Amino acid sequence: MRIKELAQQAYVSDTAVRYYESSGILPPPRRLPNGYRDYDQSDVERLKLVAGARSLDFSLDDIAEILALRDRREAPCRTVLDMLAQKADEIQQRIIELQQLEKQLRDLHELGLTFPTDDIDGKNCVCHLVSERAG
Amino acid sequence: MRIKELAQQAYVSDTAVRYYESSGILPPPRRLPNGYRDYDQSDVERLKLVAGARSLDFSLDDIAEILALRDRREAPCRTVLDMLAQKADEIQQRIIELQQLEKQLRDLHELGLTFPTDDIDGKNCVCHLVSERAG
DNA sequence: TATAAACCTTGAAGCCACTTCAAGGTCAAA
DNA sequence: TTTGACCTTGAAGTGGCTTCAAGGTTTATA
Repeated sequence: MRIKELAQQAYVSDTAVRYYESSGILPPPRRLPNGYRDYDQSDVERLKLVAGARSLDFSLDDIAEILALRDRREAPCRTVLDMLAQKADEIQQRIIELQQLEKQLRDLHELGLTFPTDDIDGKNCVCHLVSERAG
Repeated sequence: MRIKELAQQAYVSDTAVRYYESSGILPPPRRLPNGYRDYDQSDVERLKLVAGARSLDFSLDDIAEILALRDRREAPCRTVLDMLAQKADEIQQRIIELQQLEKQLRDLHELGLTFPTDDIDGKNCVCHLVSERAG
């Protein structure tokens, strides 16, 4: 199959497939006589793993590590399990940070509403609150 | 004052200050006879506003918009208030997405634990779960 | 006085995971 | 025969910086 059909089976763009090849995540495929890339079912499986892992926010480096194990005929399951747990912890931490940020934004908005909105340079202004967040 | 002192007063790096200048957020400063950049208190105020807004995750484009109002002697407070509310909503939405992602990661991890960890290509493997997340 | 240490300058490249653009070549249907 | 959908490559753009390379300047110390 050609690149577009491969890409559609994994729900990614064909430019992304070319990018994965250029970054070494996908091997250079066979070519048809006219120079078009020619893929088979094993390429679909590999790309689906890449797409599934990317949709879980794994980096291409992480994915390369998983694929390298498989390519050496070592089962990557244990590594993948560890990565899932670690990524979940990272996301959890990121959520906490964003919750704090959201609270700061809402607090600033609420406080800002109590100030006049025609102060340009003075301290009597929501902009000044933003400036003085230093630390 | 020179660039490092300016940067320290706003808790940013001096390379970031140069970057802000190159992107038009900060105007080109006066120069000392030896060519070093020379800043004053108004530069500190401007940079603090930039740093405060960046710490709230505003883009440099957003910040440029705020500064453009101020530079035209129009009070940016109303715009800033609107941006605060909108940014808070964006963060809230992002938190929801990350919570869904975290749940998917934890669910996959839990389910993956029930599979053997020595399957390389077959369907009896957490990797296969990752591959089949398509959609 | 030599020299090291701390500061400053510029321009270019690197980061991440792509997308977009430019400038073509290939192939099937109407 | 021409339109349109597909394919190719290489380069540049995205955001907000940091890092690197290769210097010049100034202050403190030995």
